[in-house]
Amino acid sequence: MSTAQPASPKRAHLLATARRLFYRDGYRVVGIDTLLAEAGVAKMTLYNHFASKEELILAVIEEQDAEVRAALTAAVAAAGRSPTRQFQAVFDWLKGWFESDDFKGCAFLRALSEYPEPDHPIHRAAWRHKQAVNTLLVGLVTDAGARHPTELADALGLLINGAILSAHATGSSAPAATARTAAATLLKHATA
Amino acid sequence: MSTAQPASPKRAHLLATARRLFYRDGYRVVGIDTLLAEAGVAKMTLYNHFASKEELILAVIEEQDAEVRAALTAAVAAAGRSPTRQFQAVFDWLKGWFESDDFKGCAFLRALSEYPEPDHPIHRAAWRHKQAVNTLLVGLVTDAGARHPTELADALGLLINGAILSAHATGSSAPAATARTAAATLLKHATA
DNA sequence: AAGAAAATAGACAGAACTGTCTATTTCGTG
DNA sequence: CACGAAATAGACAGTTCTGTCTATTTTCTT
Repeated sequence: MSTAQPASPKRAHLLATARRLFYRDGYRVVGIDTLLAEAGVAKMTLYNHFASKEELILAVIEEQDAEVRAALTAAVAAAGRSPTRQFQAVFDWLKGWFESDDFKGCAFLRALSEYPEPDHPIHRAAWRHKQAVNTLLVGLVTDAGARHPTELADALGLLINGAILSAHATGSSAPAATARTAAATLLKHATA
Repeated sequence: MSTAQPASPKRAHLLATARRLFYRDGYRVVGIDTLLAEAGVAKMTLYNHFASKEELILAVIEEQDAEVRAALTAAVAAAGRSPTRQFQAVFDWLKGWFESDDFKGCAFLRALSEYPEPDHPIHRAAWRHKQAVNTLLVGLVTDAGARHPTELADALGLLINGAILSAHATGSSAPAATARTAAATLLKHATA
């Protein structure tokens, strides 16, 4: 790995800082100057690594996409081979996320909202992540022997995204349990 | 009606224009000057009617809240007295909304994203709307004879909000059908 | 028709925004 | 040590942002 994104420590530090601030306050509201002051990095360093703020945001989203997918995959793998347990692992993971101190909603959903034009690169990148998670869900429900895997996975996606929204708005992790119960009902209905 | 919000035509026109632009492009990205140019109104007129941009946004949200609730209530009422039909009416209404030309996602969900701090007045106002819709759903599922009305209504809320997100991101009205099918399954399971 | 209320245009302040540029210093490696 | 690359501080341009102020004109009511 290397040609596309030379692994520079400054670059990594900028990405990490951008990620934290964008997640905490929003993509549009966080300015370049704020970000640079927080990171303790000069402006030209940023613009040597990223062509624009938009490219920085895209890099943040790509990084988060890879990380979230890895974490979710790991959580499922750690649950063993039983589809039922794997299922529960998804919602346990969700609950743990909701209860973490720095939970502030979903970075991808926020990107979709802040860049509402469907053709915007940021909008598209965020949606690609949601689609990747959906693909993961399709695999899961297929293993569980559900009758119409894509339909069920779509419904689970609705529940999960809805739960993230509610958890953020209420500051409670209860939506994880609501989603889990509803998902279990749907799964039972699709396998019985 | 009158003391709090004197019914002025200029004020109404400003509200309507603000609503359209905020919905199309976002609350933060639309500036006061843009809004004024679009409305053809002087700056001081705006600031005579609203103390700040934030208060304008709050007024927009309140107005939309009342309107959306009225539309949803009307759609349910027009479906007659059968709880099953009332249920379907909710998702039909959702589908119709998704298929309308100017569908750009949910103004309230976007407000929640653009103002992520839970204590922010705009965040709170948007969430109040979602809670009001939830209350409406509780009444619906209670009439339908579901066993745990609040739990079921919560799950339906997740499905609905998730569907709005997906419909916006994909530009398809299919999520309405996905949500409808899942909701029917959950309802059947809660009444059987 | 006269006086009060509302709306107008537009300048203005003060801050924040992205991105560019220059000149200097630090750093890593041969 | 020496050389080239990377990072630095900070000024700068040009735009945009919210909100204030003034002086003038329009509109409504009596």
